[in-house]
Parts: sequence; C-alpha cells; structure tokens
Amino acid sequence: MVGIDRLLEESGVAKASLYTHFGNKDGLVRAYLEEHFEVRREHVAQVLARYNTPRTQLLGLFADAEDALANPMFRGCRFVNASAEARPDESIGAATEAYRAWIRGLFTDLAKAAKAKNPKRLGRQLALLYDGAAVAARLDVDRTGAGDAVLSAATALVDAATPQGPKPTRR
Amino acid sequence: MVGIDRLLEESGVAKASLYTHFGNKDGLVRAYLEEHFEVRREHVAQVLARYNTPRTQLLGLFADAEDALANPMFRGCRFVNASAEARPDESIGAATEAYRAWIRGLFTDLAKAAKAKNPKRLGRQLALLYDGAAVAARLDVDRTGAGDAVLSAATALVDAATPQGPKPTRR
DNA sequence: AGCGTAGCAGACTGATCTGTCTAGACGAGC
DNA sequence: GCTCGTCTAGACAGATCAGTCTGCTACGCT
Repeated sequence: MVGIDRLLEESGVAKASLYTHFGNKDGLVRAYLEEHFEVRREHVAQVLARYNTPRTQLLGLFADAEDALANPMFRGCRFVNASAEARPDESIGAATEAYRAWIRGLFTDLAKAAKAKNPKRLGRQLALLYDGAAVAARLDVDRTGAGDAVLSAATALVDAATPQGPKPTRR
Repeated sequence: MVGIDRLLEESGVAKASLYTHFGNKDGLVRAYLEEHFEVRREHVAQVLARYNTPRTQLLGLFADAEDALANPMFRGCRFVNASAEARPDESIGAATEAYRAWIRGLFTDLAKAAKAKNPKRLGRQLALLYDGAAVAARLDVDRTGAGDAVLSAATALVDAATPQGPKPTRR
C-alpha cells in the first residue's frame, strides 16, 4: 500500500494542505479517480474521433489498448488497482463502478451502432477483454503477445457478433 | 487488508504456532497460494476429464468459469487478489506467476491440440478472457450477463481460430 | 506597511500491524 | 511419573499508518 507520507514526499505538498483540500485519504483517492475518469473520457473521445464507423471505433479502442500494453509504464487500470488496494470504501467503489459502467455502456452502444445481433452481450464480452488486458498489464512481467491478443480477440468477437460477418476470406 | 490477528481469531490458531510453521506472513500467504494451486490443478483436471476433445475441453473450462461467476461467493482469482493486496513480495509474485504461466500454457496446449492456426495467440486470448472474468467477479456488483458473455466469447474465439471454423450455419 | 490567507515543515497522537517472547496446558512415549 | 514437543493465550516491542496541531514563511491585496 502507498502511504500518505510517500505521497507528500514525492509531491512536495505539506500534509496540512492535503488534508484541508481533500479531508482524508479516501477523499484524495476519490478526487484522483474522478479526475482520471475525466482524462479517460477525453482520451477515449480522441480515439473515437479518429474513426468514422462504429466497428472501426470499437477496434480503435482495442488498438489503443494494444498500444498501452506495449508501454512498460502501463501498470493496469487505475480503478481496478485502487479498488484492489483500498480498504472497502464506499466512495472509491462508487467511482470505480461509475467508470466501469461507463466503459461497458460505451462498448454496448458502439456494438448496437455496429448492428450487433446481441449488443449487450458483445459489450460485456469486450469489457471482459478490456479488464483482462488490465490484469495482464498489472501482473505479467512478460507481456509478449498480449497486445496482439487483445486486438485480434476484439476483432474476432466483433466479427462474430456483427451481421457482415468475418472478413470475406474463404479457406 | 486482512491482518494476522483476524486470521488467528477465525482459525483458532495461536500466533506462535503460525509463525513457527510459516516463518512470517508472506510465508503463510505463499503456502496458501501453493496449496490453492494444487486445488486448482485438481479441479481443472476434473473438468477436463468430463470432455473428450480439445475444443470441448477448452469450452468446458469456460463453462466452469460461467458457473463460478454465477456463484455470488466467488470473489475473483485468489492469485490476482493476493498480488494486488500484498506488498510487492518476491515469493507471492512468483507463486502468482507460476499459476498464470500454467493456465496460459494449458490454454495454449489445448489450442494446439484443437489445431488452432495460432495456438499461442488463442491461448493468450483465452487467458485474457479468463482474467477479465476474475475482475468482473471481484468488482462488479451486478454480474448479469457476465457468465454468458465469458462462455460465448470463448466459443467465438475458439471458432474463429480453429480450422473447422464456426458452426456450419449459413446466414 | 500592514493584514489575511494559504502553503510548508514537521512534531505528535492514537490506532493498527507484524513479529517475538513468556507462561502454562495437554498429550505421547518411555 | 517424568520429560519432551507442541499447542494456546496473550503481553509486549517496534514499525508504520492516518490524521491533527503548531510554528513559520511567503505572497497578494489594499
């Protein structure tokens, strides 16, 4: 667990300042997660803006995840990590729940726009994949192939659930 | 975090006994994980024994995961949880790494036996899915559809990567 | 210049945690 | 019956944690 003292030392902020601003440690974590939520919103919006069809947007998000996995600095989803590390606190759990509901809803909406037969199911499937990538980033020292796997799996799932079907290659 | 004192109280074991047996807390956790590894090995072996083709064995493992997700008592992968909660300890990380390497190797071997075009990739993909299910079990209060999603996603991935291809349904 | 606000530095408290140590209970084997 | 090994019960030390409080500094505003 990361303690208050280390936060203070590395940030150069006085303890009193931190507590007047955020109340307590959970307040600090919650504020951090809420800001990170905003960062994620904007980042995802930028990724989505690079594509013009629901299908490519979905796959673009997973190409982005592949990039994240390729970066050794990426240590997994911060909401997952915070929830795992924190004591069971109402507000931190709520912030994590909000983020996860948002991303799952986003996947579902894009799945619906891509005319998936079962958008809710495809959204769930992609969310599982997304979570799996976060765990791999957090725990696996050797991520070789993880980035490739997450994008190719997303592609396969989207293709399987989407009416146009897999690419028109015949064996 | 769960402390030593709570362990002692709930197990009815004296503190001295625990420390003479396991040395320190990390030793206890490591011993627990190693025993749980054995439990998992046996459970997986039982699941595999129920099927007689690599494809159905793979899918059987994910049907088993679906069952686990349906059980509200299932709180996610214990290796993932332990690694997330523990301070960065060499031995706990090693035990988790061993388990994860084993399950990924198992997926890859079964993928190879199922004649997947790229067994390593399919193994990785299924491992991602498996991890995602653990995260969902740990964090999502509402798991509706998660079990269905993990099995259907595994089926889609196996079908996409396997020569016999998807079920012989034509649209 | 004077004042108020905000931030920094760090001592301090109380709670909690790991790990050690002492003292006694209990049973097995000779 | 005695001793040895193992167990329980729990006090204790030392470290670490969150959170409070005091004193000092620095800057903006009038």
